[in-house]
Amino acid sequence: MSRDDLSVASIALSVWPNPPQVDAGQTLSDACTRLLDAMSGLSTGHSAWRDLAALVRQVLVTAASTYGSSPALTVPVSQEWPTADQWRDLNCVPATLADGRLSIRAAEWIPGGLDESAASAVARGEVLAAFRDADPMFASVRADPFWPRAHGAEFKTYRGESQRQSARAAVMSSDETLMVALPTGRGKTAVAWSKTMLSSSGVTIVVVPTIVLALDLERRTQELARTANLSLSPDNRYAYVGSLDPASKESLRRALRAGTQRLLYTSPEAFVSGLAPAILDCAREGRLQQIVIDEAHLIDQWGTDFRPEFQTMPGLIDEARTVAPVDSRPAVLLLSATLGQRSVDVLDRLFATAGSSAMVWGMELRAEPAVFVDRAVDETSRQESILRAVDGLPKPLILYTTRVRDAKAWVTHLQDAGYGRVAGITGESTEQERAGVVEAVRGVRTDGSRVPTSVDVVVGTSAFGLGLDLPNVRTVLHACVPETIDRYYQEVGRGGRDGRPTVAYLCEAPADRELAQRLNSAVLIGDEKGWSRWQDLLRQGTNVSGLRYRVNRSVVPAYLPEGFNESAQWNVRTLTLMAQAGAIRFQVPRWRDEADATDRDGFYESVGDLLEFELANGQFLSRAGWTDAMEKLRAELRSSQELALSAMFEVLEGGRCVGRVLAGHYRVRHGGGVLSTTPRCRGCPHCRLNPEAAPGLDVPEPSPRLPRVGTMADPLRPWRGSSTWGLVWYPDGERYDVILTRLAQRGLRMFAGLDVIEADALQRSVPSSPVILDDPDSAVTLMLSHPDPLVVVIAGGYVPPRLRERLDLGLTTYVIGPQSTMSDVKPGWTLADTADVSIRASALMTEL
DNA sequence: CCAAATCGTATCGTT
Repeated sequence: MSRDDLSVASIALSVWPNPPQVDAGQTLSDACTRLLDAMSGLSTGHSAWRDLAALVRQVLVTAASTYGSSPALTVPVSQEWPTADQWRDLNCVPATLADGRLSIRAAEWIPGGLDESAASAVARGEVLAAFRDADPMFASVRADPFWPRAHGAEFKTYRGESQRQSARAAVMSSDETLMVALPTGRGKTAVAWSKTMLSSSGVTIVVVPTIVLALDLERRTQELARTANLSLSPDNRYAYVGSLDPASKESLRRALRAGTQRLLYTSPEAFVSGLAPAILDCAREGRLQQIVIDEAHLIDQWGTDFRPEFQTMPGLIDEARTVAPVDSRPAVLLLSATLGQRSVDVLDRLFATAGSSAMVWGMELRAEPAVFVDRAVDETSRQESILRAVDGLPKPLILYTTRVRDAKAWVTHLQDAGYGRVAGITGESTEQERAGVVEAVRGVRTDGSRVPTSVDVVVGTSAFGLGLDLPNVRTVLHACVPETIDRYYQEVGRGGRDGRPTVAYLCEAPADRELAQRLNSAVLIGDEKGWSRWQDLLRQGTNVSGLRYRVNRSVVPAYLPEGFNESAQWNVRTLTLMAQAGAIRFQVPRWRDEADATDRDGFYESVGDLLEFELANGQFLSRAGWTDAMEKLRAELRSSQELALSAMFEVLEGGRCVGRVLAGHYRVRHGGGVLSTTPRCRGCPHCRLNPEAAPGLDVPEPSPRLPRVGTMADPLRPWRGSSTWGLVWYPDGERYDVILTRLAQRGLRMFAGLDVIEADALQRSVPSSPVILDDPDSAVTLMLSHPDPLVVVIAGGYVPPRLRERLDLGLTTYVIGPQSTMSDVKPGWTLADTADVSIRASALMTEL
């Protein structure tokens, strides 16, 4: 990669305040673009001296890091520009030239300061790497034939093994719940879209946690529909959000019922309320193909206390499954990049149809961050350390705090220090402010057009995160201690979406751990109040039938004044806790003419206030049974929260590699087995001191197994009889593509032994059923693991490796080969002679 | 005194 940074920057600096001429052919690093934007922002007051000093240094260090040179830049001397002392303050070495201008060289700086130790030398390299201007190489895996069929010819590869297995499982699953742990940047949106793209009918509803995400996905889907010339929505609208006008909502609901709305993005709240009747109608007609829940870890993390609708969704999903025709029940896909033990348990408990859900575990730790941890003796010295880090580390940079007021204070503090290209985002920020900040950091509008960047540093609370599309964040700072390691890892992971190295620096101050502790101890309803709410709900509700109850969420307990708005929240929270405890299972209120005096329309008008559930057993009707179950759940919740906090403290102490701490935290028991996460670390305090024990980055990619999902057709079962495999033979020299097409038409999906051209031709012959092409040489070959029917072609003398092992394992297999194929176990005999069952292809064709 | 976000409908004040 060759960049024109230094020559362009040098000219721009010499002609300033006039704008430089930049040729269209010149390529610039992000740092250099920011510097040019900051220079033109000087006159308008959008940038200040410290922005310039930090960016000039970033351009210099980037050049040094990328090309190994030690360049200098000559900068103007004027009121707006830094003085020689200020340059020195920002880790630069100024030299006065004959004409009075300054020549600037960059000095090195790392968090915690440089010394002569080996650890310091390692840290230098890690920090320098975050400045480097070079694109990383992603491991890629050959795509299955259905992948380019679904997404376009350019989709020739998967982004790694985890995407391969996720994509396969998602298209194969039918009426069950499938959990997918897929790391950020592995294309989970494409995984969610596959079913829609392969078929010509059927609705997919995607539940996302924020409006911004819904709108962003809507924009991407409109783009997709336009470029691929697809009809996915009658009105070209895809986001069902509260702010929409009633007419548009009505029109989306109508399209959903008619099945012409192929994709729809919405929130959990709209899913279970405004959209619920339309969703059920859609399912009843057999048109609801798939329900996707994105960021599924939030079902646990947000659903438990402040957005209970995340946890009432299973009720509607159950109902949709029940009313749908048996052969067209919706598949449920739960997606997340960070699933811990508690999230997996909660998802299983609430969403699994039987026991535990199918899982594709592609959990992989981020390779980008080098972690630094620091402890300040007081607030003042922390301010100093964080300011140094903002000065010395590459931009764009995010500075996280826990409290809203600290975030605001930091914006002011940085502005006072001489930064202009700073913005703050907290929960109080409006949608427009958030979108504006993302645009100002990226320099790209939502429509894709280019604007000058005007922000390098964003100060935020955890509100600055979900769904923001910033690929090139280079540094993440924490001036706080997050209350769980999950939050810390999520926030660190906001950096390096482009796959390039980043620096994560946390500096704690004395009061931080106490604050983390307070936030960590979740507010759960106590025995006394919980029991009395439960009693009020039951008393004022109705027993619909058997153990099934219908209650009104806005029931107000006797001890509160009427109209207390949070009351409904507490009622729902009490019920979600009970659902997690296994005490109840949510259902969708159903209109029954025999039970309701109200008319159907009237019923659905008030349905938003009603909650219906089935009591798991009668013991929860007694105070003792109720208290026991809730106490157990509270203890479970508390202990998982405490684990997440103590893992955070472990990171602060530096006694163990951060990658190992994270790998331990994301090691999960599920379905009778253990899903592990491989430790990975680009750098952390412990590894710098103990390099011999560092896990490093050179670890194999995770190799998730394709779970058994969907009801795989087995059209040849009657012909095979009791044996698990059979041979389909054809006379030597004859074509076998016809029999493959027929098998695919009859529902077989997994094939091995074909070359890519044959496999693509097969896919073209069955456009809407997915064709999966096994790679018998890979570690995750279906040969040795997958029990569902696999079609293996042996032709032209090529026998895929491990075929015999598969047959010996007794896994269902159809071997297709020429008549003269010799047996691999009985010398002198043909395979047809030794097979338990064999049939001539042309004979089979007439039977199928 | 400590973070995070959504929806839908009712209510109130003014012309």
